[in-house]
Amino acid sequence: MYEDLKYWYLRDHKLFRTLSFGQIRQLCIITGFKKAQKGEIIYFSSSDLPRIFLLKKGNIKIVAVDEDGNETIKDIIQKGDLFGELTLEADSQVNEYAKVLSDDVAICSFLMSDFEDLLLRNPSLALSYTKFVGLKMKRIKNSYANLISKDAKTRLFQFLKDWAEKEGERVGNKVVIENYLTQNDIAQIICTSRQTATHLLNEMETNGTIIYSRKEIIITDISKL
Amino acid sequence: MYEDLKYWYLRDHKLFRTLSFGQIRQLCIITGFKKAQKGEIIYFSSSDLPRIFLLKKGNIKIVAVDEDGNETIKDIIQKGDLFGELTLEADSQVNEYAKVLSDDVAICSFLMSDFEDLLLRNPSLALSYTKFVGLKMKRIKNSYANLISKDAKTRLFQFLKDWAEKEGERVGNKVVIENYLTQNDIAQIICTSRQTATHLLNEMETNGTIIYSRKEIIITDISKL
DNA sequence: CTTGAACTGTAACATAGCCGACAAATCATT
DNA sequence: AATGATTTGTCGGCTATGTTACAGTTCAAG
Repeated sequence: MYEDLKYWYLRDHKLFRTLSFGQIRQLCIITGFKKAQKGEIIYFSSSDLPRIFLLKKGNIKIVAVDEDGNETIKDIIQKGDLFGELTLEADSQVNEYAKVLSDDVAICSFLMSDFEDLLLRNPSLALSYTKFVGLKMKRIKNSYANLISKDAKTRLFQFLKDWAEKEGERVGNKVVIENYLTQNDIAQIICTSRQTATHLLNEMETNGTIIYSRKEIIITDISKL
Repeated sequence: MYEDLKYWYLRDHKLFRTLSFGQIRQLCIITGFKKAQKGEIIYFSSSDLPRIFLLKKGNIKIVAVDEDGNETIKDIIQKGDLFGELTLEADSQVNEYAKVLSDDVAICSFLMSDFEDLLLRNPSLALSYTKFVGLKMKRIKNSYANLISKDAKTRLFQFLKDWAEKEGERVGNKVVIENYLTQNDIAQIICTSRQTATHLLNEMETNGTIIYSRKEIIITDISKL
């Protein structure tokens, strides 16, 4: 029964939808399954064996630590997203960990080597996966291009717009986003100091562009953003 | 004979080394082959049919133009590199062109759709290709991380170091790089203004760190960089 | 050898946003 | 309800870097 659960968890993902029960089963044999609570830190890079992870529930942030000890938020992972060694190339030098943002999360994982075998046997999956990685690359390129050429304000706007689109609940022109990020998180994501982020958010609040609280963010008129 | 030439051009690339003559021939049927001179501009995105390009000789820069008309250097492509729609997903919105930097270049290209077919028939190639795209992604991530967290000086140092490693000719601790970039190019690559780049380069010259000319850059002691 | 275009050098000025410092507000735990 | 930890708000000063502006150099083409 537990096996079946994992099976469905994987099957859920659009990438794996075309696979047969047997094929997923094969992946699942060494599949890990894990739950965690808010605030918990999950180390996944440089773990025993390189793995690919699938977030089934909740959201987490991927934090990278550089030589000087500075922490940057690399990514926010949502329910349904894959993360880990997506490039299929173990990379010992990067130091990353995941921190749970939502109340609780469910994560399943499988070994990179098993996944590779599967790709070798499934050319069409391999192609989809390549496109998937490519898409991820494009997104990263885009967001970085933003970071570099725009100022903090524009970056915050863009971030809010993206967030609203991905997760917001839209009511007319109003969008309500469940806010599981601190202002510091937001600052790190848009690559600015906490103070600047705070300042900008307050400015938007007095402008009436948003209504901000620790629980939720309401964008009063998304079309004007 | 011309067909054979193209065959070898492709075969040269590490990605294609495992393919049979027939398989490459298949790609080559619609392969384009092109030569161009210094300064020429080659439009490749949003061309008739999406293609993947392979630079066989010389070097080019990929320049992106955003809504406001600002130009950014996205990438410097060297002999042997692939470029174009590497993600296998045509993308009409990006406006990019390539400009020839070296005296002359040779480029060959093939249709994305043909390449996809080949990947479907060659799982191991698909896997290599995925890793290849992944590597590219990692590089991009790295360089962007640099752009964001380091100041202009550090970025210039890093850029020179990378350049030296990729193309420099090393003699003891001295590295000689053939300089096909203008200071403006360098500025764009490390995302700073031309003036700042000029200033920093001159500073390095007076320090004795480098000897700069339009033809070549000599790093007097790479180990100190 | 000339001439115009493309590069490179330099300086003064403006400013976005970082940093340090601290206070106020909110949340979680006993 | 009390206390400590985390998060948010606010304020100047400071610095790196962009901008504007112009002059000097180098290069290629006639």
